[in-house]
Amino acid sequence: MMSEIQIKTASEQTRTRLLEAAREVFSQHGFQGATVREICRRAEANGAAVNYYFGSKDGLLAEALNFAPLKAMQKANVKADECPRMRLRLFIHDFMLMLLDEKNPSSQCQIMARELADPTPALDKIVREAVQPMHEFLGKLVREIAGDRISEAEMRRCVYSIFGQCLFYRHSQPVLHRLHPKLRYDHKEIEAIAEHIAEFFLAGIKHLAKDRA
Amino acid sequence: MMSEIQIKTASEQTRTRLLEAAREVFSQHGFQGATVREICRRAEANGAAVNYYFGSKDGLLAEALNFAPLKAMQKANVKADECPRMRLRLFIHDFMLMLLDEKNPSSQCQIMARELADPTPALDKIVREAVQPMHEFLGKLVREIAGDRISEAEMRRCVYSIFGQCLFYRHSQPVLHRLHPKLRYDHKEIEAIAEHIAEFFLAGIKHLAKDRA
DNA sequence: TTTACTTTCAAACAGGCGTTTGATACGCTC
DNA sequence: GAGCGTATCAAACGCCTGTTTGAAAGTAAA
Repeated sequence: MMSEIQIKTASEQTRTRLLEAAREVFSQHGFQGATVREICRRAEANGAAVNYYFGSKDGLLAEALNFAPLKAMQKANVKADECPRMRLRLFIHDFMLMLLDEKNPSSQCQIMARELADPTPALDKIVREAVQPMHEFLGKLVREIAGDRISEAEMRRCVYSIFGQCLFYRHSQPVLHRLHPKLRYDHKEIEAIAEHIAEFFLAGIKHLAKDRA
Repeated sequence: MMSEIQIKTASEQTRTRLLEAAREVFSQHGFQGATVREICRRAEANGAAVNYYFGSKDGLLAEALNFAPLKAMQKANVKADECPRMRLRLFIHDFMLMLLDEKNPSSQCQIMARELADPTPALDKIVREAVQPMHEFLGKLVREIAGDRISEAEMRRCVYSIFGQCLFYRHSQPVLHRLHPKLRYDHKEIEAIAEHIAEFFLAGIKHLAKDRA
């Protein structure tokens, strides 16, 4: 072997640069809005590189997606071994960081959030491997908090309430920026948002469970 | 005059057909996803008709937008002369109907909801004439319920919580349909959703105001 | 150096897009 | 019916898109 294991060949470097550029551009402009030429330009690669390495723009998106950070988050949440309420707070906090923190390397989540709204060839994979498990995860957490005093449909709506509030801050960013141009999503602001959502939700579910008791 | 006031000329009919088709296609595919050719096909008009009547695709969107139903909703809400909590329920209910009910003629709201996520030449107008007033409207309502026990930032987040939960059902429709293919948004389901959001929210704001009292 | 293979490149391709054009048909006034 | 402004039409334009092509450059083993 010419190179040690950890040293990448020139080819592997190009591949990696393409994936990184793709994640940037996809999360900024969405799948449709992103162009192969822009991705190649940022990766300093030739315009044909995407098709050479990934077969197509669709293939590039499929490989650019990475569900590991989401799964790691869920794993860490279970491991935390806190009470269900505390774990819910933790989940919302970590999720908001993934969605809003620009310094966060897992922009994967931002790509996915973008694709939720309008279907992409990769949406089926996203739903199967990321959304569905996450809904089930949150569903269990809600059950642990509310017990069996709420119906299945109500539990689903509880999960939707959480995701809805969280995703709003990402989906509506263009609007929110027009309404409050000076507002920045630094860590302090993100934590305040996460706390608001968690507090709100816990109060709501308490109320709901009380009614049905 | 050849025609009575309420009888439209052939030209006006074409214009109207174009606007109706545009609202359909825009709300289904978004502004970017919609094509002028498809709109003309549905309106049974020539491909050049859009530019003839509206100058451009942008111009067509601008004229297709109609904020009247939203304003009428707010007006009716004030007129209802109910207690703030009841008015909030009413608002959420009406808003969800606009967002989800396919039979509802005001698909305008669905177009706007689509555009919130990724900027369009018309987004500035939408924010100025529809989103901003609605946020202010809801902000006042939240204040009436919570009093001055919550900060300005908290009030904003309360408004976001409502919009987030409502818009989720529209923005995430492609995903939700994959998770629960059999679920249909009939009037009964929409009312259940609206009630859930309202109950949840009122419990949350009660909790928040209590903390700060 | 020769050989075979991989990677890069500029250029072109095919298709869809919004838009423009110039001719044709229509509706109205005189 | 002549004349004129409006409305419709098929066709084409120019641009951008993802993708393909075939040659050139690079790489590594024999």
